[in-house]
Amino acid sequence: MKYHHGNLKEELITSACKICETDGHESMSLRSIAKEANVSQTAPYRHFKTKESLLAEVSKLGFDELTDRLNQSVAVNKKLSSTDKFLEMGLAYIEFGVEKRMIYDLMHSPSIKKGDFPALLNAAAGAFDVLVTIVMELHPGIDAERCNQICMKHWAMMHGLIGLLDIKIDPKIESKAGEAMSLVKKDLRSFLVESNNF
Amino acid sequence: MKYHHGNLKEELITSACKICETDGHESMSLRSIAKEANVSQTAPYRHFKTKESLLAEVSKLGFDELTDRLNQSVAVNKKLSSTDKFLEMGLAYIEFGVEKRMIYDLMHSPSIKKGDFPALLNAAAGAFDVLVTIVMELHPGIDAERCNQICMKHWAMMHGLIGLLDIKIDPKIESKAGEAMSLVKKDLRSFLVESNNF
DNA sequence: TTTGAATGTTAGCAGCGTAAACATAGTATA
DNA sequence: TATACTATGTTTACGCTGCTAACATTCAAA
Repeated sequence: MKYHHGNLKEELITSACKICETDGHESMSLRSIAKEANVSQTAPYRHFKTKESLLAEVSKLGFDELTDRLNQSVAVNKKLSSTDKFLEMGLAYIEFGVEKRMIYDLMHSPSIKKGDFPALLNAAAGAFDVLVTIVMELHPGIDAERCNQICMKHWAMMHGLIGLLDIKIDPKIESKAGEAMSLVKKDLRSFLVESNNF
Repeated sequence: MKYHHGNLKEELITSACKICETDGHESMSLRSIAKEANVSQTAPYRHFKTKESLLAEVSKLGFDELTDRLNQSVAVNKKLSSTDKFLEMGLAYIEFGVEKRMIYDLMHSPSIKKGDFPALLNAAAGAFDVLVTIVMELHPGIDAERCNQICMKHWAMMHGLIGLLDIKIDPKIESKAGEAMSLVKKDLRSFLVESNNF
């Protein structure tokens, strides 16, 4: 075993991603990340100023992947109509959020102050810009303000939906909330269609 | 100073609320809560099985207050039209989320598993039911499925909006996201009106 | 070859959640 | 009223955490 690892920074991020996806970001400790990468507990401090800055890199990777997925969802089938592209993008967003729920939570965790990490902020803004692009295609000649408004509305809905989708409401509890959840989950596509005034 | 406090359980919850509102739920330690209530570090264990169960009570209080605010927003002015009531409720929801952001984050933190706390689950469902009531008033005779769908759509949008509202995007970063944020913040009411197809 | 920077380890701090053992106060029963 | 039980507090201690300081090793430049 070499003393100098050679590629520790990347490996630490990889290890962190793995732990996050498995156990969630609340149970990511610097020590467990270091252990996963087979280095001492304090080795990460040669590459990251704080734990938060390591998590910020994981978060950034999450936004990068999200951006990729959004781009791919509209690029895969060039023959799709604008509205169908928009729909596919919505599904891709939710798919990412549900599939990579633990990463998604990290990406939106208040424990990472995005303002302190410009690269992260940039990555997050990049994902939003994909949405802007498709909305502008959907409404040709739309003015910027109205476009932003529409984007915010849809982004908020997607984001909120993911946040709500995994709240398990005990069926024994008498409430409409549980029914509404399972209804949406049962057919996400038609929910999106009917919620977006196509 | 009496040895038996007499009302420690409630006081611990109060202290926890105070700390949460001030410093956020990530920096709430059982020890700091105990200190705030002037008792030993382990005194809380006579009233709460775990730290999480204490936080769950704080979270529940949050949902109770949210429910109250939503109910009040539509009850204050009986002469309001259904659509205006709906709008007021939306504003009340976001107001709560922004005003009590730290509590709101706790209420939706994945570190509290709602399924383990029926009272909390109940309180959360109660808030949703207020929305159901007003949507049914807004669309008389609407069938249950469609009603649930509409509720989910609006709830998700409100929830998502709150989640996005405090992301500070550096103006230096070239992105539509920052503009969109400040646009929404500038006039939340008109954003809601235009986003809800009145 | 030597020197210094980069990158690793070890040891140790204070703070954390939690459990066990112990102390005290209040309550029910004899 | 005396006694026993229960509720509710404190003290101590364990292993985990993020982080710092001091030390070790390797690599690269002079």
